[in-house]
Amino acid sequence: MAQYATTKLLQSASRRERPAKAALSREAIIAAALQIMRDEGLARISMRRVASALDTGAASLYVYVRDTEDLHAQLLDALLAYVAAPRDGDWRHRLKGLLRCYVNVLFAYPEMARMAISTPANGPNYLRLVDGLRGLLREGGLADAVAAWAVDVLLLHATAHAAEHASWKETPRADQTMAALFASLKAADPQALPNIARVGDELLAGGAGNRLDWALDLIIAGALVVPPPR
Amino acid sequence: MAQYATTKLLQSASRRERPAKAALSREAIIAAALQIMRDEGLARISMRRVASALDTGAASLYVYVRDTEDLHAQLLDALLAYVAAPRDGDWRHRLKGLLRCYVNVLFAYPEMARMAISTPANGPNYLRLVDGLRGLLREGGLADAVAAWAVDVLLLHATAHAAEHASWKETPRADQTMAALFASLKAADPQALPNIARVGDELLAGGAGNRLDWALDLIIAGALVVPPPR
DNA sequence: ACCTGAACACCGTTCAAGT
DNA sequence: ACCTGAACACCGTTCAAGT
Repeated sequence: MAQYATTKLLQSASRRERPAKAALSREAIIAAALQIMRDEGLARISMRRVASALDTGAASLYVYVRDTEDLHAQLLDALLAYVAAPRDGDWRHRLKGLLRCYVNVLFAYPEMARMAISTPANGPNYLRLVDGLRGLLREGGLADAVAAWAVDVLLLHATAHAAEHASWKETPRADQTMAALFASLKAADPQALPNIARVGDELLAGGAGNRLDWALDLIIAGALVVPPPR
Repeated sequence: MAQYATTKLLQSASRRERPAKAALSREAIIAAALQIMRDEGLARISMRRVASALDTGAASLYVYVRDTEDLHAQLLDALLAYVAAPRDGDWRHRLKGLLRCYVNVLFAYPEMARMAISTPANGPNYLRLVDGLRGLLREGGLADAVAAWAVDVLLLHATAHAAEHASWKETPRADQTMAALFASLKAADPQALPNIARVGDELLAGGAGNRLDWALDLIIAGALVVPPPR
């Protein structure tokens, strides 16, 4: 009996790469999808692709996943498990650290950010993140209601920032696209586009990190000052 | 004026007829794509669908359009032709009016906003919009470089706001999803998520318009106060 | 309840061949 | 140069049938 169990254990260990036929489950599906995302990108995560990684047909997944959007949302929440705030420093430092960590996670899986904007998340890890952010803003002296609104703005900006820069990085033609934008700005007609022609390519100056930092400071400073409507 | 832009957009839509067999051209392709977007949604704008509306095969489009992403980008710029600032009022009023008009246009074609974040636009109408925004911020006393950065933050937020709320509105299951989020917030464990449990559903209070307005005020106020890095 | 194969109605992109 | 049909390699989702 024990012998058998050990053998089984060793077998399953050596089979670790890809179990010949694991039981289907929500967890197994998400694990397989994450693996595919790492190896081939979000674009390749399809019902069919995930199913084939699990040695089954796409139809079998519908017991655990409502549709493709649901699959993506569950994936996002799995990723958010790795988001955490720094332990030291004042509330502002920890707030920005938490947000930067969130952005970094999205950056690690670039195409995820795009989806995060339009698919309102409500998984446990997302709720934990929201709670953390609200708590830090409260520490900073904001009223609960204002903090709740400000967290929305901060998260929206962080997500959008990640979506924007992630795809600049990942898309095969990104260089060409950026070059085209660069050229458009340089070639701006001073008559028609005076404010672009005057500044030129200043738009593109400064690293992405600096700009995120500045934008977060903007929003935090604004939230401390601008009264909420009504 | 945002109202006006949207109305005009929809009017010019319904007037457009479908020629039995028009010559293929960039313009014809975009016109056909806009028509499909109005009738069936962005998700239905595929090379194949657009081609079939023009009585040809998908392969024929590749003379005028590099790929699907390029098609979408050209579409977005066509939409931005209808974005304009109010003529009266101080710079802040006109700035917010321009941004709200931009958001309304994206709202009229909800799925467009999502794409706008990750596909850096550089069409003529987009450049006009950027130039206008920079000019208004300059009028408000911002240095050119800061204005350029602030415009990026404002546009990114406006686009993300549109993408977020547009899909809440359009997705068939949006009600269920929102209800689920609502339930999650209400059911938050005060031990694990104190800051959510305390505030409850305050997150969802306030109309989308008010929140956009507040967020824009936040960013503008911040840009006037927070010094740019370096 | 869970799983499956097959079917339906779609995709983007490439390419040789035509005009 | 422009246009085309056909081909290749994919999609999401449903459903009757099995276990």
